[in-house]
Amino acid sequence: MPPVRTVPSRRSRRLSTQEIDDDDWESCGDLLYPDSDAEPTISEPTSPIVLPAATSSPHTSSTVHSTAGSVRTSHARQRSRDHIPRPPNAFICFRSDYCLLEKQKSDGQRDHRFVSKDAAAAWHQSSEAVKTKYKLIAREKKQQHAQMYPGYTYSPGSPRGSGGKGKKRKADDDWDYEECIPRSKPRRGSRAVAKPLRAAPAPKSKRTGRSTRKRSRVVAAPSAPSPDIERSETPELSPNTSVESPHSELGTPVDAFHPTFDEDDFVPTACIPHLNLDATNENKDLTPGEATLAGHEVIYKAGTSEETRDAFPFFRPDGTYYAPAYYASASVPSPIDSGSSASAPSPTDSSSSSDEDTELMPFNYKEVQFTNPFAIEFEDLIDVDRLY
DNA sequence: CCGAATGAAAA
DNA sequence: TTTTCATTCGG
Repeated sequence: MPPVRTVPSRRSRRLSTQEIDDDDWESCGDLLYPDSDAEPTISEPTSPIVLPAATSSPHTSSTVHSTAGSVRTSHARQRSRDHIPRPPNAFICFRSDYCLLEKQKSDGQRDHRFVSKDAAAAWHQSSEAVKTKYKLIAREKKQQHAQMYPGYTYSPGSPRGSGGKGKKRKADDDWDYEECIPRSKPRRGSRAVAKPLRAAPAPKSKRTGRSTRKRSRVVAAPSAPSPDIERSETPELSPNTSVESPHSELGTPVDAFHPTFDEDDFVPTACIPHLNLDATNENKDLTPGEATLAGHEVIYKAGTSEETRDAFPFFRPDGTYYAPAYYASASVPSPIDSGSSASAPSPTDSSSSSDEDTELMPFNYKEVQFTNPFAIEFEDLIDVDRLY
């Protein structure tokens, strides 16, 4: 593999699927998500895309990428051949999962502008646990990216060609706290404001200077090691070949929120679960940065499935990291730090002969509960007697 | 190519 | 503070 380097390019036409060679695809590794499949329609049983093991979302898996036959759709933004994409942030990861799951459940193709809106609503409604999960996933992606492209520096193109007239980004304060749903938040200038999505194509014109935009590129990575090395060290997920939903019960966006409400629905306040804000978190001081569950203890409802439990990362009081199955198999390094060797062995080693909570209950966690509010009956949620 | 979202990173 | 771009795919 040649020294990693990207070149600004003109995007005069889009690549057809055949124009992407395998090397191209390989170079992206699992940092690009396969744009579904070549066929314009529905997902397929015969897709070459390897879905992650049942217990993992695509983002927790270290090897979710296409096999040789995979192609990206023509909808992929055209970039220069060696363009290195940015690592996805937490929301993008979340959205991808959301998208994937949604596609799974409904064959109808959705306008992704709506998908984005729904995903954002789900994101805002998500528990801190879920958000934390995706933050960790994003962090892992970022680390992989750094290893794969040492020396990479994000260098966004100049604002809209040249002249000032860049897109203004609205302050992110337009939030409907009453209803807990995001208002339309035009972030890229007035053009996007309240434009009816189905409306006739607005006069497009303008933006002819767009093609001259600069692309991100790597700033000189003279001795970039072959990414393949690193990737080969990443263990495949265990041969759990069951082909169910790649998503855990709670760790996924769709399960948490999508099925419950329609597109334009908002979540009634009454349906928002009560968080136990009084719960103490003994580990609080030991979970630096974002790698915390936001000060909330995560407690399981009795009978919570193993999958759900595994969706969370935990920290021991001594600061060691308890990697749930997902993260362990995805070889996610301890978010706590890198120096300390001690990533504690996963308690899941106990082979879980029983499904008792106590078997897998992470260490000193009191029994509190934070479950996917929409996955169970609301009455079940407030089983106070059981909790305290 | 645009847009719809949020967030990281750079200018 | 403001801008791009990461993902996704119908329009």
